[in-house]
Amino acid sequence: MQLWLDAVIMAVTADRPRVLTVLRGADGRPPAEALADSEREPAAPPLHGPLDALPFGPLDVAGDRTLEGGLRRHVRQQTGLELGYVEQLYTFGDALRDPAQADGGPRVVSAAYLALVREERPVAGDARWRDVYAFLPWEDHRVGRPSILDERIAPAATAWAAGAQGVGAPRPRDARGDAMAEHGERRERADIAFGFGTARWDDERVLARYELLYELALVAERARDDGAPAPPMDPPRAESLAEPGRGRKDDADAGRAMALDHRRILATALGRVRAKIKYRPLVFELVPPEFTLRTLQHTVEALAGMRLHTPNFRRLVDRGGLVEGTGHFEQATGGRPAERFRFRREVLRERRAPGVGLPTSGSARRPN
Amino acid sequence: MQLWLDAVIMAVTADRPRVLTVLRGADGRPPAEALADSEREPAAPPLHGPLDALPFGPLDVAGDRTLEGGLRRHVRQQTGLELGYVEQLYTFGDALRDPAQADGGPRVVSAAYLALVREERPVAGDARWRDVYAFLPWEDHRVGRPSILDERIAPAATAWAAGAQGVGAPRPRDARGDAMAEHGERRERADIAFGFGTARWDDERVLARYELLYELALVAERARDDGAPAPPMDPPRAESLAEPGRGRKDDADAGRAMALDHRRILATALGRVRAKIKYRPLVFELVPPEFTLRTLQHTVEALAGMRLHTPNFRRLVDRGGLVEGTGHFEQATGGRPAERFRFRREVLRERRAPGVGLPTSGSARRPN
DNA sequence: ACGACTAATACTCACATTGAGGTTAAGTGG
DNA sequence: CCACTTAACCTCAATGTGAGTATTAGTCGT
Repeated sequence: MQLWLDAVIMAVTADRPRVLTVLRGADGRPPAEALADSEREPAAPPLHGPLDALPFGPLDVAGDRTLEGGLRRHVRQQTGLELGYVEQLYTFGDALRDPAQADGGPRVVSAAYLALVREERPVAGDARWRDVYAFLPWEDHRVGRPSILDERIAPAATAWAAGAQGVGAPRPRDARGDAMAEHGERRERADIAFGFGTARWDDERVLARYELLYELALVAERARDDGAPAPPMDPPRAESLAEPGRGRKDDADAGRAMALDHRRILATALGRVRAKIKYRPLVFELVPPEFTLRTLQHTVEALAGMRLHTPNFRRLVDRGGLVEGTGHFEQATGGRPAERFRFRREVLRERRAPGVGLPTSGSARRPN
Repeated sequence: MQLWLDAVIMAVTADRPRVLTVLRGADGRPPAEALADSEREPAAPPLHGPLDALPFGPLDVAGDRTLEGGLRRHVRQQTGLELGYVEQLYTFGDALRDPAQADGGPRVVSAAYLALVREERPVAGDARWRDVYAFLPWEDHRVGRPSILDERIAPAATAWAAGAQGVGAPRPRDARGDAMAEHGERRERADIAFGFGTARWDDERVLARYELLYELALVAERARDDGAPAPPMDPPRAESLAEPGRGRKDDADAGRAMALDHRRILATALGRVRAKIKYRPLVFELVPPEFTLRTLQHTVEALAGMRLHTPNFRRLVDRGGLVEGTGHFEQATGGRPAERFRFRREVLRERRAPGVGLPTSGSARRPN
């Protein structure tokens, strides 16, 4: 058995959440020629070719005293980055995660970690920063609800719910109407995950959404894992990241694929960040030591994928004791100069859950 | 490398949080004679002898398709229990966790899981239910702040903070006064963990408190791991559980030890439960399908280790849509009959964080 | 210099939530 | 039938939250 250590390294740059990736084959193996191939034929549908992967590597049972230490080592070696804030995310151990295992390869279990940094230098090797929402485009609601939700996902979910047979373990219920119950459960699950019907969009259910899309076969990984020839969606365009992307255009597809189950891990990480930012002062790992409230708000908004009411955000963070003014002012780019603030470490003693609470009702996105 | 699967199986019975344990040596090895020994000499200080351990076992890389499946299998085999609600807790991989590893044994990583059940039959083999607060007595504040906090822990913490040298990694600060800064950090850490000084008691910081007690050498595991001869505390009394325990008497010692690092895992589990109960309807895994609001409240109080304001709890849970009346009534034991309620599953669709929120300020324990 | 524009900050207000207290209702046991 | 016990209900003040509006202090263009 082998233990792999996977790193989801996130930053927020220019109001976009970013993740550090390396290039790997779909099976996770590092083909030396991967980089070169990718540069030569960027238009080839990258289903099995070089894909974005999270930095990862095996635990060195002799050398690594701690799992986190081993993770830092791998990240250092693969990307040249020295991590600061790191926390454990989840340990993935399903036998079917890795196609190679089906061929009798060794059993692999992955311990995934989340790290928050500030984006720096165009890091070493084949490491590069990617927009998180290139992989999870349905998660960004800052300029409105992405059209893919109602145009492509909703119909697919409806068909999936309607097509429910009495398959799977029937619940201990009345024998009559098992299919109906199954139908209702599927409908309910989709509604809750994506905020269809009367249900509200919950920014934290990132993993539930990805898993449902996998089940609906709307993400490329599903086709790949099934060994199917073509994905039931537009192949992710190799350089959609480079284009600024006008409005909701990028939503047309179900996001860029990643190697192995790394996109699922990324979804887990985003969900964790969105949840934890509300009760722990995580944001401050992502902004410089001194920052304007605008920067802070935009950073939170980038992660949450929704916009906030500015005066309320200020009240929360300032009156709530999370930050204090420094007396220094930003030279404005076209408006009143903003004061720079710093994190008040003392808040950890005073407040129980010192986070930047997003609207609890979930509906309180800023009218836009 | 070997992956172990550890199970923290919790229940709440007679208003006491319980955990399912098996008997093992301090090194985790299952001595066949452990049970017999324990029965014969219950007074022997159980530092290396048979100790309470969490049910655990290795992942079967060939047979277990999922980690959770492997866990359920081990629990079934060792305790005869079929688990319901299960979630992953944390993966522990430090090289020094297991004394055996120091002797060149194989590297062991443990994936710990939390399961919530209703306590049943006096389960199979050497499995038995134990009070959680026998291991973590400083966590139960239902009948007041445990005296051990201010009588034994506070002085030890003060000495520890005062004795801070400039050891450890000095922070990037002014060179002058590193020892002072270190002192302040230790003081701050202890204050926040235990609610000393102006800091408030935070029920969720269970792990932080256990780790600090380990550092203060107030728990027996520390002495054991150091290879020291005697623990700097009263040896845990073997049958303190059997005694009803009058008032705060049990707080005199720093709790019963467990095998390996299982007490740390238990602390992690309790912290997780306390946090999650506030935003997920976990409690309902611990009570029968129909229950009185009194039972529900006592169950929450048992886990949180603090008492709640009854009318407010009722308002939260009833008006908040978490439960609905059944029209059935409990035959009273000496008072007005209470209606039995059931969990309203629909709440998952309606509310974003359907938990039984404890007082957010933390100070709102019921005046007692 | 001045007015349009932009961004930062301040103020207001209705409403929901929360912590804490008291009051009434419906049983049991002497 | 009266004392006691527990359930269920109601009230109230304080605080927090969502949302809208106003003022301040700069930049930029003419």
